[in-house]
Amino acid sequence: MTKPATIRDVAAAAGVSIAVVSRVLNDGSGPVSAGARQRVLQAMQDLSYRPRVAARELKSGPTSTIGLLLADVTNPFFARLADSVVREARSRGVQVVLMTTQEDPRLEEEALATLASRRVSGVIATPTATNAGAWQHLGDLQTRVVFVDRYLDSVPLADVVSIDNERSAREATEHLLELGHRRIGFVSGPLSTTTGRSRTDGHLATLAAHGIEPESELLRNIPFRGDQGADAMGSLLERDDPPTAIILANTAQAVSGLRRLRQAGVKVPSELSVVVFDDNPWTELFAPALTIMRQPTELLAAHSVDLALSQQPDATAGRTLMVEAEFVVRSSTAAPTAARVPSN
Amino acid sequence: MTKPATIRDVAAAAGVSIAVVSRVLNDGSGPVSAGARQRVLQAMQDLSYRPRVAARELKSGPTSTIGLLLADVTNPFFARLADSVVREARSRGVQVVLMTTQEDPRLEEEALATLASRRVSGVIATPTATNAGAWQHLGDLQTRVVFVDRYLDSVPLADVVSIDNERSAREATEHLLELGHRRIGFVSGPLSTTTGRSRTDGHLATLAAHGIEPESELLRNIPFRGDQGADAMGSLLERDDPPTAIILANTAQAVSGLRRLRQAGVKVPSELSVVVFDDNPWTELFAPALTIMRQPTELLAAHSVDLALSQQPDATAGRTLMVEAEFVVRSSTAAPTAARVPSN
DNA sequence: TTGTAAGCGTTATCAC
DNA sequence: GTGATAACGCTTACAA
Repeated sequence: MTKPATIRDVAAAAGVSIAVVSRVLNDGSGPVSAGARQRVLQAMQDLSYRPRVAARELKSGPTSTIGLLLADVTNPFFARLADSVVREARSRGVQVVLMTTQEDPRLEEEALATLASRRVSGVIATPTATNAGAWQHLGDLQTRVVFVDRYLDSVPLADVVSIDNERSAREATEHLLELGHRRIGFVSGPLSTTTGRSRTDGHLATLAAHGIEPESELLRNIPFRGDQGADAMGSLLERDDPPTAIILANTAQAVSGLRRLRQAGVKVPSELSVVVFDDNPWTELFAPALTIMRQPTELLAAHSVDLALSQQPDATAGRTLMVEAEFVVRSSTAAPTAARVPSN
Repeated sequence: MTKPATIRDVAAAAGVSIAVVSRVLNDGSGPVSAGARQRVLQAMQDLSYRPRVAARELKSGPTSTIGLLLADVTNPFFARLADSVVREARSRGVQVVLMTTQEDPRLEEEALATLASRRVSGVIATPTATNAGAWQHLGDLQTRVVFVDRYLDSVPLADVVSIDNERSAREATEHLLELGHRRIGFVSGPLSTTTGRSRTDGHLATLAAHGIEPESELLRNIPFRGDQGADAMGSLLERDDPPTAIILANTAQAVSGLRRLRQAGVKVPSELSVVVFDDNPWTELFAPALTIMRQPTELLAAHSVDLALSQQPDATAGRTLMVEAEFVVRSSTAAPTAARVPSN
């Protein structure tokens, strides 16, 4: 009803100057007598005074806010990441502005402009496009840029936090090879993303190392969002020589892919082994429980927040932090059955 | 590298006064000659100038920012809500500050204080506790408070957007009664939440209306977060007289509850019918596909943002908006089999 | 220990 | 059309 109290109102009520109030506000910033402090505190109570962030920010430059620019909160992996980032940030008294891009370069560019005008101290992002100019501008504004999960080679000033995707793909592929699989379907994200590329590289390298001729027809690069997992799965199954195992990049791809599998009546793992690059609570619920690659979300978040908040004098080159993913073997992978072994 | 350009730098570069720059910035706010506008625009480009939100906010009071205070982003329902809210807000040029409370009253109180100091124009929240004072203070600051999904009776100034939980529970219960079930387990959220209460009320009222004596031992009020669904499920199954059907409030409860079901080797729906209050992509993947109550997230979000942004002169009493939930019958519900029909 | 006063980057109100 | 100039609420030298 009444308009918000300002620092002046508090000062008046406490019978001191605004400088004193400011000092008790920013605790260590100067001497205040016990009595004055008491009266100020009391006045703040009475007037239910709350300092305005905007005013504070105006003076003291960069704020204790970080931007979190995610491709898709609906993706459980990103949701968990968001949860962890928000928690981690909160524990350091930092706020998080969440924005989503839906994998749309235009939205991303817009979001970056807004973040720039906010003068956030750092941005944690899963980049979608090479908005090189925008990222650069952010850097010029002294905003730390941290890429998490994926990154852009064209933006060297950014820090990177991620799992070793190439190695993870290798691990998954090796697991299947050891079980005896020779034709492995690989559904990755777009090759325009580092995740898509690294995993594909790791996969192909592993095949090569085991003397297996990679068949490019077994590779599917589809968007992370959406239902294309079903089509990818379908086209893979319809081959004369269908794969005996498959690796899926994503929860969304897994859900739509598995749905197609079910429609086709394909049995897992007897007819097809399945590995998914993403863990979820329900993943165990699926029959059979899925073999998955688990990313340490908490850790990714902690490091990202760390970097986003860190001052870095020489901001021309970013740092790279790799954390370990955990491969969890459950029941969706097994040796290929004779029935599906190639006839050649 | 160089420090961010201010409005003054732009003015200098364009050879005009800051007033002119300000006018081209806020398009309609005054006359500017075409020539001047051109030069200013050019200068802004060259200096890659970005107006500072903080300064703007300082002047013009409430900002175009809303707070989104969720209990748990990890809950897919809330994640979808967040996604929709962010999208909806973006389409109106409004930013979203996301905060999570983890159902912890203390965290919630903290978050509310921060939001107050931010002078956000509105807050959309799934309240956890009766931080009545904090909510009131927010209202005093002219911040619209919108409760979504759940609400607090003790905060009358807030708007409410939600499904009709009582009716939804009724619908679910009636479905099961029609199939012939008589002993229905009901796992709800805490009775301290309106969702928990309304659904329980709806359920019990429906039983009563059908002349069925409600057994309070079939009711379980457990937290929305965490794994207590498993215990609830377990204790229900261990009864001499176990229910033939069960209603679960939540994805988290469903996941842990269903896991327990699987461990116990209970067959769905032949031995137990299951209804879940929440839809998810994987819900169809579960064998058998789950019968669910689907909340219209998009709509909830759209209305919430609407209200959060709306000016309301008489802010003493909030508005209430109910949207319709959709009950989707799939394969996890069926008539109870003779084998489990009570022997009495 | 306290108070005064000069900004911080914008917007908006005036005179010109 | 344009340009001074006074706010906005706060922090921070610097003086007292």
